[in-house]
Amino acid sequence: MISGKFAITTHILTLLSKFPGEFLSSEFIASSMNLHPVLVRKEIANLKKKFIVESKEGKNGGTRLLKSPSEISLDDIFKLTFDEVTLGYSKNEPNPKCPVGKQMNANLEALYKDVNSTISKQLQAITLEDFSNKF
Amino acid sequence: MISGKFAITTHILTLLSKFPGEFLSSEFIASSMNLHPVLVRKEIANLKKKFIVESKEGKNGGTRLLKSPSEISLDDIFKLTFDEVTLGYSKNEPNPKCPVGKQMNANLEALYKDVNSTISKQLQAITLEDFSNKF
DNA sequence: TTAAACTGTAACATTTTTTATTACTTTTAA
DNA sequence: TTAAAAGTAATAAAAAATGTTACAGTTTAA
Repeated sequence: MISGKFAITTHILTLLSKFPGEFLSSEFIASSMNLHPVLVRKEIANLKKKFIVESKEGKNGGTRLLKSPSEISLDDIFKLTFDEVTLGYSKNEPNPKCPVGKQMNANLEALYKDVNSTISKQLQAITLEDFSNKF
Repeated sequence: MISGKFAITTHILTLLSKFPGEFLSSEFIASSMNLHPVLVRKEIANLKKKFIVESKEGKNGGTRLLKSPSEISLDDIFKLTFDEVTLGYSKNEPNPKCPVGKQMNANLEALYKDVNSTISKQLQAITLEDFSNKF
């Protein structure tokens, strides 16, 4: 899964930051984005691995933030949910006999690596606090 | 189609820039990237609309550049083949009754717009000539 | 003047990726 | 001890991307 994860995770974290300290259920979160609660839990599982949120099982359970929204950057979310931004690769292995073909992927990779560092720098400057203040 | 287009188009243009003035067939180009010639022709159709290449039908036909590789930037190719880079949207319409949900897409769009201008600036600085000199 | 080598393109098929659902186990509060 | 929650694996469905076929049109050159 690539598409969707960043948006879903950002949505989850924005909601959590709007209810500081409270445990929100996956059902409640899912209803805000009109999504199946299981998908929300999958993204939450990812956030838990990185100690960004904690969950409580059982009745009145749910999930809440472990860090302050000012300490989480959009780049953190990006790195958590995206391998990298690419402008794509041609799906098949290029022809190794062609001097252009055999180097194309390496050259595209280098380009995309640069693009990703730029995006990271830009996203580092935006905190979850900044983002959720827009709501 | 989103993924693949940028890579395929860049591959096509790199090959064309390596054979200045020559008409290359879609079959030849396709074999460099191990792709079906019809897919190559589809991308070439896109390049023709923007007067970046011209094609000649019939025997000994093919495609060649209409502009110098120094006059084509990777941003031109990006704009030609990509709507925009996004980090994704949650697939369903968010809940309009939720203050966070109802504004999420607008806020993500604004963020992605900024990200795209940054990428464009970066790609503007790289010409097709620069890129194909790496091969 | 016709055969061969091309492009152009629409329609369709296949494959891959993403998203959604089901089903079931475990945990906790009241 | 029941209801409300999380956790998760397996599967299903939908969407997107990629590939193929088929055939019409064009050009060159023997």
